[in-house]
Amino acid sequence: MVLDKRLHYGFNGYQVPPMPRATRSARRRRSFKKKHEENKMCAFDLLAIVAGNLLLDKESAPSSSNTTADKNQCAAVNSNVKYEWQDEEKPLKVEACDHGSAARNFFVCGPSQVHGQGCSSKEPLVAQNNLNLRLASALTKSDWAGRSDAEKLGNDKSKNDMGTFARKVEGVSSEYREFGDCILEVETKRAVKDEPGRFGMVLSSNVANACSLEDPVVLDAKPPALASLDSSAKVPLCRNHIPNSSYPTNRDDVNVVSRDDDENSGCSHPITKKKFFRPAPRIGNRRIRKIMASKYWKVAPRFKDGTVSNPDGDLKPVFRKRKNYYRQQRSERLYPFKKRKHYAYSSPSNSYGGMSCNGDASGSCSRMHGVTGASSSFVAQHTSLQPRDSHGMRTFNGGASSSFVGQRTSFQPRDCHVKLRIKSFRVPELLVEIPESSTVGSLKRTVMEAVTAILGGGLRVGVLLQGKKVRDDNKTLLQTGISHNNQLDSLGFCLEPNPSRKPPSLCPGGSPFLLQCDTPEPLSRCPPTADVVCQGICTGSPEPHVNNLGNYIESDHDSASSPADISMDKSTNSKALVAVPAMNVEALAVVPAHRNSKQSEIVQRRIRRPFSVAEVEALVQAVEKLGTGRWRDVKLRAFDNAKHRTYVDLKDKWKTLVHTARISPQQRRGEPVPQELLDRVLTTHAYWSQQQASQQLKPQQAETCLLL
DNA sequence: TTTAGGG
DNA sequence: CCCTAAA
Repeated sequence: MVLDKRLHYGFNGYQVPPMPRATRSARRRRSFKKKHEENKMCAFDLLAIVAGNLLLDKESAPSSSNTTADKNQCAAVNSNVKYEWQDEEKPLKVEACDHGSAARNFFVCGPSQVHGQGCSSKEPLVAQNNLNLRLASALTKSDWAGRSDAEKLGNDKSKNDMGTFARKVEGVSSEYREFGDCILEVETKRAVKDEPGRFGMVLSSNVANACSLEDPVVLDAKPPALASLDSSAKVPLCRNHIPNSSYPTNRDDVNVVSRDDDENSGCSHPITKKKFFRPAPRIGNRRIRKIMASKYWKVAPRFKDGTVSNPDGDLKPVFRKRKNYYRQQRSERLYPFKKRKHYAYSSPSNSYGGMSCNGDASGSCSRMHGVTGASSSFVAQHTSLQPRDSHGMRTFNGGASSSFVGQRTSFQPRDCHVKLRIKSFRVPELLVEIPESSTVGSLKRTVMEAVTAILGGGLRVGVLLQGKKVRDDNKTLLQTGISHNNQLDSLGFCLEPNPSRKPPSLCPGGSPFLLQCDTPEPLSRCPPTADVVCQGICTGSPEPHVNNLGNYIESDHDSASSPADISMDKSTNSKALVAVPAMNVEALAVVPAHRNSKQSEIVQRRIRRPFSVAEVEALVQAVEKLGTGRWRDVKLRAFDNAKHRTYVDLKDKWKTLVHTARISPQQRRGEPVPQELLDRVLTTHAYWSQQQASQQLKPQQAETCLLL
């Protein structure tokens, strides 16, 4: 266990160390990984702590005007603040230095490479698998409320240098978290190969599973040590009854002693130290101690006793961008890192009630229940935070999303259920051979039978957490860590043949519907299927590969699939599979997208799905009614249950329809659209174009009249 | 988030 | 179908 952790705060303050060659052995990799897992937790805690301190100390926090004019110069210009913690057993030292800028420019940097190593031995390791994390903006609630519209606007990321910068970089995602009285906007960014350390290297738990497949150890009692700001966000929740202090003061039960003194913390640059901690040094100090106690040190013990007590993940970030119908739609597309969607399928409250508390943590457990009661007022707080000016800060607008509120209010303190939802399973690759002369109907049957051949042998559901198989069926979800939000994010299910029944033969001599493997060529293509299906029952555990998982789990209907899968989609609809009662979860089970895996670095193109005539008909009809500028309405009206058709798709389709209608029938391709429909397209298009034109004309006319 | 339009 | 500026 690494005891001396040094985390450096500072923009660009950290360069990712390449993994030493020697670390490439599996064993060393694991230890390397473990070590940095811990560092990662620290990084998150510290980010929260520092952010919180900065924010609570409004007077000292520089105004937002102090942005990073020169991003390269703001690194570590000011001071170092050192903290020390002490575990029951071991001391922890953390060093933090900041560049003395506004909170929004504050970066937490820590050792990286937590999951970097070994993710793929073929790829460069440097910076490849690291995340940057950055506090994009942060304000106190009251500060926020007191801001003028212009200032609010100034806080809009689009107006902010750094924000713009971040936005321009691939893979940046942001989330809002409440931290004490503050709203933090935390941006995480997966490092891109070409620009290592651009933001300073930081680890994010969000991608902890990114490379977890690389090391498919059976998950045992030890849940992945994940930490994220979620944990920090939790703290404020406990404190609603203490108006102006951000932290619960009743945390003295924690066995953590801060050896750090705010006034003499070994800070080499008193100025900054004072700056950050002057107004509430005691609070700040205590907070640190507490956070570390509640979070970090609670994590550590469970390494040894195997008891999972994780009160952290259940508190979701309070500020969410508006979630509505289209969020889901949007998220169905493969946007690997632009936005993290883990909140989409996790319940914020799942571990409240049933949380197992051990030792001195019981106190915090009861507090957690208290949080429950406070949840409504909590929501209310945020509602009052809504900027009146919708233009002011769009990202905040509607932040207390209805979905969130709903989740909160509907949650049952006693019944601590993990709510999961499986969107779909994808059947592993399936090869089908069928004569050209066969009918479509027989093709369907063939595919169906092929599927049945695989699945019919009896199915078993496998659970993967962080890419690792959880094999102990007797563990509770809690023990496994599934009640943890972070875990939910990386929870996956897979279908496996039931070991108790002989799985249908897949390869040689297999079902007639499957590709005969005795032919030389296809033989080479067979193994993947066998591999996947056999995983979990084969004695020689196959090298689990990212791709395997990709075949296993698919929560996204829209994700591109191989042609063979297309037919699968229809024959294996998720309902049937969801019904598999093997799951010990009351609610349905979720398969979160596992797309932060390496795979997702390549943005997959959605599968092409030509519009059928019926769809065209529906589209035309809707557009006739609604016009050409209201694609959202068109979608809602005519394609509401066609999840794979976005309003952009509809708009595009209309565009091509118009084009198609204008060209000669000989030039048209694909399934022919009845001329009647095309005529309607042209008519409709002309009509609405004219409408639009006259709409635009009106104001002008009015203006002209006025001028005259 | 939605619209609009180029690619 | 993708991407993205602009609203």
